[in-house]
Amino acid sequence: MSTASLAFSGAGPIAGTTRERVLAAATELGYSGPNPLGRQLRQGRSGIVGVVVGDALRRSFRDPVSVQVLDGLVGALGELGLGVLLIPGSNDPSEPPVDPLVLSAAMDVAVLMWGGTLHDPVLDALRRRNTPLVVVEGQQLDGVAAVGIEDRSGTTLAVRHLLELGHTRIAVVTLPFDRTRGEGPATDERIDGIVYEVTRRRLGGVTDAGVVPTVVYETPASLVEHGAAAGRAILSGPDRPTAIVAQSDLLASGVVLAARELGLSVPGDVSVAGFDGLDLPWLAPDVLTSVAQPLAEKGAAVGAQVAELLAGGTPERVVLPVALRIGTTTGPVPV
Amino acid sequence: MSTASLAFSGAGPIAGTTRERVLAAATELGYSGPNPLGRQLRQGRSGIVGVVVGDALRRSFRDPVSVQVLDGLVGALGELGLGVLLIPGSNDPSEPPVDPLVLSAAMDVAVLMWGGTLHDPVLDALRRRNTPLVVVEGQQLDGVAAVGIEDRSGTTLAVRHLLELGHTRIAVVTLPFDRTRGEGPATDERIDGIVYEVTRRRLGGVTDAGVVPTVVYETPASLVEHGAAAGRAILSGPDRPTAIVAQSDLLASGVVLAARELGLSVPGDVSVAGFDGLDLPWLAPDVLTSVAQPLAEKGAAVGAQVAELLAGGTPERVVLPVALRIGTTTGPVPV
DNA sequence: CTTCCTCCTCAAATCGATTCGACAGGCTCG
DNA sequence: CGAGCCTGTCGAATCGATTTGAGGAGGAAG
Repeated sequence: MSTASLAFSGAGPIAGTTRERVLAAATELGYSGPNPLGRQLRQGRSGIVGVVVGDALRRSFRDPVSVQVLDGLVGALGELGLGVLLIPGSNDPSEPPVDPLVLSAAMDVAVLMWGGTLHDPVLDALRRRNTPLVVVEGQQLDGVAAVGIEDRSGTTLAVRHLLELGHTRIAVVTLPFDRTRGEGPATDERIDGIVYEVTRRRLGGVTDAGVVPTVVYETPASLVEHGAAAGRAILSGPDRPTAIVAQSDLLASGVVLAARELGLSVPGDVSVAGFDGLDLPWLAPDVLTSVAQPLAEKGAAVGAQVAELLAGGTPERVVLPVALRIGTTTGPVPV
Repeated sequence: MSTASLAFSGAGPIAGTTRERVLAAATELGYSGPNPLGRQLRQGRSGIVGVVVGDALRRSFRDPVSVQVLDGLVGALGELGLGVLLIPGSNDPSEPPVDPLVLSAAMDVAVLMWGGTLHDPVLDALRRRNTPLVVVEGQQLDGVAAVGIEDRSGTTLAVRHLLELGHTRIAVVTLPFDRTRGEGPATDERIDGIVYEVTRRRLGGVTDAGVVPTVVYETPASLVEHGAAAGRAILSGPDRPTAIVAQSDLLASGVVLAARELGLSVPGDVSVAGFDGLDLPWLAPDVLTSVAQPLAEKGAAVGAQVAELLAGGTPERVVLPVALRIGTTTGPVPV
């Protein structure tokens, strides 16, 4: 019945008495409101945004960065009446490269939280489905909306800060290079083959400051324990640097812990800088020197891109600003 | 066309040549596969499970416990071809108590991750919609599937462990009592008014061991900083206890940090026990004494309940076992 | 050669809400 | 008093895939 629809939506012209009559009848018949599936089919949109998270949820969500961006995104989409469908990225090489949801789930827009690389199976699948896309932290791709931050220049800021403090022997602890998730000092060839754009850009920021790192240490994920492992390796090896730049705060905090463990003073013996600007209460009393990025705003920016895509527009790439936040973990080079 | 459907699904009897012909025509016409909305309407199911997370995502996801359970759940549901729709719980009292998604999103089953209490607006709304429900860590409710753990007896195990070490003056740091999220030592009346079942059960486990806490300290959320605040208050006040039991590992680790900050030795001056059995690399070299719960299994158990509900069954309440894991943060009472 | 059977193809009904268009009734204004 | 308008109600078409059941073509057996 068409009148019933009006009664529930409340949209069209309908007399108060009729509406009440319909609602009463509905309760009597045990009808619990309109079926969303019918509405969705008719309107041609599901009200759902598929969000492809990095790899295993477990790992993604242990990263406060993803979580805070996701939080901002969910908030922004909630305002628009849109829901977030969680889609796991490919977990490990033995599994199929794309989750079945990517192929068959109903979604009006898809968001790639980890910056799909060129020739990415998930990205390709979504394009074949003609799903509008927003990519976070990825590279520029035609016809794909994107949100990023000033990765490269932000890193340069941090490195310049260390240079001003007199450091010259600087090591870098990086985010993963590619899906293989290697670990350890990277060769030049390996560096040339970096697939993940974030890693590449932030590394480029070091070069931009005119610094050649004593070592580029690759980690398999942005987690404290991997940062600690890297820190141990770098600080206990020969040829110890006086400063370490990590590509995330979680990695940087691991480095700080490793230094403490080795009896080294931070920043007396070694300075440490991170990236993200997180609040890390358990690092107290230290406060990490870090390049702060606006996480919730990033989520909100993605939400705005989604809205524009749904309105039929073609959003321009958004690049959000970052700021160097100087904490207690960087200081003058030891004499 | 009906044959087209068969061609894409591959299910029915169809000749190979015909299928190829259909697929070719589809590509030519720019048809990108069947529209999920049509299928969903026809089949009467969306393949989506709505997961209502605690409160703000930000807070929920900073809690590794929620994250790991969610990870297990997503994995289990993925096997069943089901997707997870993220639904924020009510964030703060000023906002409407239920997210619009609860009312209008398409979902075959809903999961309440935080144990809906009686008279909970979200729970009521979902029941009015006749949505099958699974409640995690909630109380028993008729017609609602539930998954829980041996909260109460697990806590008793930890307290007995402390008793055996000779402790008699034991303080408790708890999870939130209700949505108001108070903070500080709780009065008896306030304790009687606890709304969140988890908090109540774990507190009951202390009583079961025959212990009357020197103080029951309420925190607004299971986060390191709140644990640290509680630890500072309890340890720097008069009448210092020799042991502290926290209702989560995050809280417990905050207490350990506070003790270190105050120059107290753990477990020399004060013993600390937690709950959850998390891996906390940044607490090194300490390993928290804790009641370990099977987090991924919990998610998988919820997945199984969902499957049974979808098959038309009425799953029985599942209670998963816990185990006391003794670490380095508990020791004999100081002399 | 006829009949029956099997395998495939296709037309039509169905899921449930939205929405356009038509119509009826009451009202106002000329 | 009649024409036109406005409000409220209802019938019918539509979204797109699934699925049932009928029918046709081809092969095999009697």
